[in-house]
Amino acid sequence: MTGNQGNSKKNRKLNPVKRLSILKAAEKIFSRKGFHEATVSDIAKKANVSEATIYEYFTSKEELLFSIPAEIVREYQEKNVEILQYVKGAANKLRTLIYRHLSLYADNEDYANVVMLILKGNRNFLKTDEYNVIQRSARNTIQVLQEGIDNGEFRPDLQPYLVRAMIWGTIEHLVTRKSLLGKPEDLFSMADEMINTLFHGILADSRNGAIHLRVTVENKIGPAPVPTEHLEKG
Amino acid sequence: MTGNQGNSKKNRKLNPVKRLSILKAAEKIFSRKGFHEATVSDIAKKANVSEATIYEYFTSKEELLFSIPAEIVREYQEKNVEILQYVKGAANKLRTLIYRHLSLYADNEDYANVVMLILKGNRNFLKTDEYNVIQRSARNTIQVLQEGIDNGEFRPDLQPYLVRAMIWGTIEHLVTRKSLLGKPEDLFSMADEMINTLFHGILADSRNGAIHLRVTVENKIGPAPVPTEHLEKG
Amino acid sequence: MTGNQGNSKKNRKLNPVKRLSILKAAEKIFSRKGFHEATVSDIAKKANVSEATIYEYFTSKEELLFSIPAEIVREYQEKNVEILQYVKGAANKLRTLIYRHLSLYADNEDYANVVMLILKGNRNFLKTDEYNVIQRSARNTIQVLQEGIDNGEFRPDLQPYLVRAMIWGTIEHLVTRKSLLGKPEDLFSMADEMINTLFHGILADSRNGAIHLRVTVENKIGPAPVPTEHLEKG
Amino acid sequence: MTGNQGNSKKNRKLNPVKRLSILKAAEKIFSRKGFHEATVSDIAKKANVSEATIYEYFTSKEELLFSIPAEIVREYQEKNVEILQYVKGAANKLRTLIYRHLSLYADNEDYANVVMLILKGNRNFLKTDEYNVIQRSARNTIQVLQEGIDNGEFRPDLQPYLVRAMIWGTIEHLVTRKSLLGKPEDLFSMADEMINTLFHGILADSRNGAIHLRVTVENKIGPAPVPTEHLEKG
DNA sequence: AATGAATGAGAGTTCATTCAT
DNA sequence: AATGAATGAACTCTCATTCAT
Repeated sequence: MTGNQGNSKKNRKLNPVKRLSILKAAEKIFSRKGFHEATVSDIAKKANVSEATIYEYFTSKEELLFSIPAEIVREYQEKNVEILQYVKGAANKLRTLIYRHLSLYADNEDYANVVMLILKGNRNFLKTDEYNVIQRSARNTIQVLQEGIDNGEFRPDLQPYLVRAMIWGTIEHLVTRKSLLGKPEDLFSMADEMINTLFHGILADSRNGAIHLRVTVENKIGPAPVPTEHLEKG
Repeated sequence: MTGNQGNSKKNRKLNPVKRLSILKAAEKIFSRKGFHEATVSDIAKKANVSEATIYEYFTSKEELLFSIPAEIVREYQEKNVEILQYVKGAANKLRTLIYRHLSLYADNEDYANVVMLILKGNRNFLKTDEYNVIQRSARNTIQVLQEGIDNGEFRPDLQPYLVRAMIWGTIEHLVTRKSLLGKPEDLFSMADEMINTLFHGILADSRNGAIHLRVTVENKIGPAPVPTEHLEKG
Repeated sequence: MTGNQGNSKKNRKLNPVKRLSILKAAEKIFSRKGFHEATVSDIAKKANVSEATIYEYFTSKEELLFSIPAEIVREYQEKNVEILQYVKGAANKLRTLIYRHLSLYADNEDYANVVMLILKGNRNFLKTDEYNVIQRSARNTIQVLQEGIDNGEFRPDLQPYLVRAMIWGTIEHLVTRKSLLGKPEDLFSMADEMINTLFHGILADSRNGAIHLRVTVENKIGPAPVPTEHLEKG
Repeated sequence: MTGNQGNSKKNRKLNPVKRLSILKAAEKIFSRKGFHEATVSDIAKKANVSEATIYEYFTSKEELLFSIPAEIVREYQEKNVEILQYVKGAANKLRTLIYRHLSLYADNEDYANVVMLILKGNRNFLKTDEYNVIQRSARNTIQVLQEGIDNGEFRPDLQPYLVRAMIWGTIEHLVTRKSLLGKPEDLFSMADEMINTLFHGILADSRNGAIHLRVTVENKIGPAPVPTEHLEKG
């Protein structure tokens, strides 16, 4: 059931276009039916190839499933790296990553379903090469968080792994709900408030609400905290 | 495959103890193998009954799966309501809920696996009565958040549904990682920092972090407080 | 492909009559079509059971094949032992064994086909428990040969294993030809001459052949035939 | 599956060297894996050609199998005819044939496996042209036997077909055992004793045991049979 | 002449589920 | 109430074979 990861057989590329069309068909079918309910025959029909052809390109139904993210995630990750070069400040970078993470799923509904409903619960997937690409993407977030800590943008006592868990957890939760219930019609609408809520917690210099409190609570003589511009939005 | 929800057949009482032992066996088997990889025969063996007997108590393998949470969630939820009576303040209540939510999974590893790896991705489960119990539990959180908004503990512009998504998402993410990778050895160790991070963002009046700061600042007249060492850990 | 020998699963006997009828059906189908050309579906149809039922009784198609000889050989072997008690003299015993060996195949055509055309070339069969029963039967022949050597009926320099190879080889050759070509219409008709030819070689005191010779020799007065060079060896 | 015998397609010559290398590869693979377990792909790999190329030279996997003996048997048979010219006496000729028959298999292990384990049980092979070559070789034996009968070397009442069955059966039995069990390490070591045993039975003039008998049975005036030297052994 | 690529056609096997006892 | 036994219904995967190039 687990066995061969990586590319099939002799790693022959065969026809890359056909390969991709099989992957797209699989994504669609898996997305709709789930892994076990989907049959290879379904996928073959959708891709306009024979079942046997699918096995030319992938060694098993499971490998086919696991191969779905590779392309999209690699592309996503590369673009992330590229974009982050032009963004200044850890906070802005983090915001960027969150936006992109959300839109990755928002823009690829079938992909979102496959990841959230199927792959996330699959133990074998973790042993996959493909999974590493995703992990690498995770490191991005950690690095940005660390950068923010180092340059004073974020609380110095921040636990990057926990914060990443919060970010990813929130996103996954939202995307999963969308997959299952169609609920947050627009995933994007959540992004700003999510970032806002998150930032109030992780910014070392919490210009927003947090500042008041300090002063307020202190009951000392001193200037009232001035709300910063980004609060105007909320 | 979907079909019958609710209890089996004529809802005959049969032997409730045996019913429970089947459920426990199923929980363990599903937890280890996943839904499709687990066989009714596996479960029957573990429960020391015949396969046919399982069908006396449950109409299908899927109904058996869906029946697993009912008991535990109902109990959890009832206790929540009870406990919250004695907790004062929305923030404290929320903290309580988060602790309890985490310990629900931490204390029931098999249950956690079943929920995170199997049920969360199952579309049919949403149509289930059992699912409602969980939803009701979700409402708890919303109510507490609203309460906090109303009494000024939380930001007035808070979006309760989003915050709940953040809380649940974070918890689910952590629990899932634990299920799959065994990573956060102790789920509880994350609770405080999670709450801390969350609170800094959602409290209109952030008593927590601020309080510490006050002390620091106290000794000074003038400049903004400089983060001290005790903040590092929370 | 090899794996489980011995009885299936929990060695449950289930319905022994049905088991036997499956075996008989398999024997017939395998006999006609060969192993790979025969399908489990063919056998199921012939036995009036479902394919799944076959897998209740046997773990695989191959185990089903290997289970065919057990019954018949065991029975054959037991009867051999019983009969030999009443036969006096190694030569007579050997003759008896040869007759019975031939009739085993002559009386069970399908069985003969399965053994000669399928099992004989199957490497996995050798690892089987069932194969041991056949081996035990082979020991009979060896014992009788040894007995004949010991009591002076057979040449003292006889090599029992070779002689057994000759006997079995001859029988198998004849049976195989019959299976494939239908050629020796009556296998039995060969028995006497085979035994006769064999005995002239292995009897220290060859009562048989001599009779013919007598006639030939009778007319001549003269020297005994001169051994030719090739005899020197023996 | 049966269908086309004879050479492939248009009997185009193609490259005879490549043809042979395919045959050799097939022999090796079939020998190791058996017919059904071997794949055309296996053979193609071993022969360093593509699968499709194999189908240029042979119409089917089965025809490929059936083509294996042709070469070797034809060669064997021609040499037999040649050699027999120089051998005098039917007994010597028969001995020669037996030696050669055994060494045919002893010297070509893969070929032996293919013939004994695969072809011997294959009904379709009988309908093949290739099979005729083998049959012709069988006629050799019959002719020699007949020659021996006619010139008084062998018993006049000998049944050539039975004797050939004994010879071939014995050889095949030994070779098969060697193929499956590796048992008679040296097939040749059996030849002499086999011939010896055989000759004592089929020689009109059996000098050994048989001689005495003649006298004894005859009840004529003459010396009692004297046990010959080889009896001293026992 | 040679082959990369595609596929038709099945086959064995597994399991959830049923039902007579 | 409990179950032994039976089975219907699929599904994944394999491979010999073909064909366009």
